[in-house]
Amino acid sequence: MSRAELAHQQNTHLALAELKTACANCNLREICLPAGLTLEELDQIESMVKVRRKVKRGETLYRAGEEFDAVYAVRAGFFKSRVTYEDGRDQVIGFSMAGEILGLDGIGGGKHNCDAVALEDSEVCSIPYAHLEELAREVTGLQRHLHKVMSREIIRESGVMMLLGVMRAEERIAAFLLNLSQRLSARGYSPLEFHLRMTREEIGSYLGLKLETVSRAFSKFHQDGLIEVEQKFVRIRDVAGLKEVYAHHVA
Amino acid sequence: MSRAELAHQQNTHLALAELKTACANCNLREICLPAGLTLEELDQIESMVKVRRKVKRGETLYRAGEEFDAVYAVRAGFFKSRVTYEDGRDQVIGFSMAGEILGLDGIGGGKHNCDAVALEDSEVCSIPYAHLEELAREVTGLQRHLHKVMSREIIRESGVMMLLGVMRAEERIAAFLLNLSQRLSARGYSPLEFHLRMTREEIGSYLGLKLETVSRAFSKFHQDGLIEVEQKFVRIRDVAGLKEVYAHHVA
DNA sequence: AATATGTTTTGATATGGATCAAATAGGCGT
DNA sequence: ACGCCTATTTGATCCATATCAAAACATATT
Repeated sequence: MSRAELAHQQNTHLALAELKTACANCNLREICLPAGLTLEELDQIESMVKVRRKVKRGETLYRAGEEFDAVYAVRAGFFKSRVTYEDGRDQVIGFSMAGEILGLDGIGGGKHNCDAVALEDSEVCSIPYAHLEELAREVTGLQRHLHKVMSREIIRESGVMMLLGVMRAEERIAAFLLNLSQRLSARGYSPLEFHLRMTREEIGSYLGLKLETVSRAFSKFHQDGLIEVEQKFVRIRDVAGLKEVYAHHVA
Repeated sequence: MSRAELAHQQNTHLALAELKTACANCNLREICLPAGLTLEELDQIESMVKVRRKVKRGETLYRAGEEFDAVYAVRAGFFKSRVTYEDGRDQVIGFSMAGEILGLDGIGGGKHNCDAVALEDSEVCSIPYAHLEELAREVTGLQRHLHKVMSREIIRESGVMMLLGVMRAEERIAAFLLNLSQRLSARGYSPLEFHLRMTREEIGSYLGLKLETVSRAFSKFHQDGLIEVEQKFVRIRDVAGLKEVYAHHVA
């Protein structure tokens, strides 16, 4: 077999393998797709999600102002969503991990409304909105799922408004860590030990705090025996204690 | 004609008149409904929106935790949406006026996620979610409109996150006033003179500030010739100046 | 009209987190 | 392995907004 033939066969092999890891076999299925789909429906959905895209660390999946034509399911990796204000100030408005949907905010105006930046080498499934719309009309479960995903994003954001509007710095940071922990746990990762993919500054931006404040809170939590931190690595030592930081608020 | 007969005729008359002010004739149509519907589609939508509900000032349209089965179009009046946190702290997460949709956050979990409280005697059109889902499958324009409305709510909230996360008190309040002004204008009201339906405390809660801070900012803006305020009445005297308060931020 | 209740304004003071600054530690490209 | 660049930590100080307080005002109730 010639070198070229070999390469070709390997590519075919790879393409097949990749097809195999489409929606039907994707380990994110329960997170990303609605439950109770028939095989046929799953086929239809898979046919819609044919484009994968790799995004390297630091690169953007899309930018604010760009034309919106697809939403993205994060297949692997980690993203931040960032809004930049006219005067240059910006804010991180969310972090997205595997199984989560990015780009829903583009539906309203036909343009993306924020930048989605990969915080590590990542891969997404691209879901053309026109197809999604069409398929949602045929597959009731998908329609409802889409509505749920959007609605939950609305709820998530109102939770962040709560963080920003009423909580103190340490409360915000405790809530942030517990939220990360819970989402990692739902994906089968350890809820107690994980690597932060974002800098202190990005955490601060998300929580409406300065990086120094984030750093100090981490140090404080460490002193109090709630967590261990070493750079990006975090180990939660006392979940209940961390919850008390914000739940046990003296009114 | 007997008194009873007269009353009956008047009631019939009223009922007819009210029917006439259904979606087809509603002056909020362009805001509330998608453009380009056929008469038939409009009919279908009207048949879905048969229930009107009056909500008196101070009463709730729904409460967090209640079962979700409908979204609401505000027909007249003014609402605040309020989230209450476990420990009793709460936050206003939005204000809704005529033509705007309330309750979208309930779709995700089948329960309402916040309280919707009328700030003046109000009236809403109740839109059962099951019907809406169904009809959205048949009427493409409605489907897209629903997605748009949800997406815009996501964008709105990320705008509030920006307010809360990066802006200073006076910037938040200037942005708040200009936002109100713009929405009133879109509804045919004066963008320069209006009555606030909410207290300083509610404004503060929404903006993550204390009521005293809101009051002081109003006084400051008055001193600077940007607005006139007398209790709930506001007149904007210098739109450009108000914009500068937050746009002309020294970075 | 009088009273009670809630809202707004304004002043005085306190404080949580920002800002400024500097040292240390990691990560990355060469 | 070296040096550069970025991220993090920690300390000192400052300031925007919260908090506390009280008076003025508005609205609802009797």
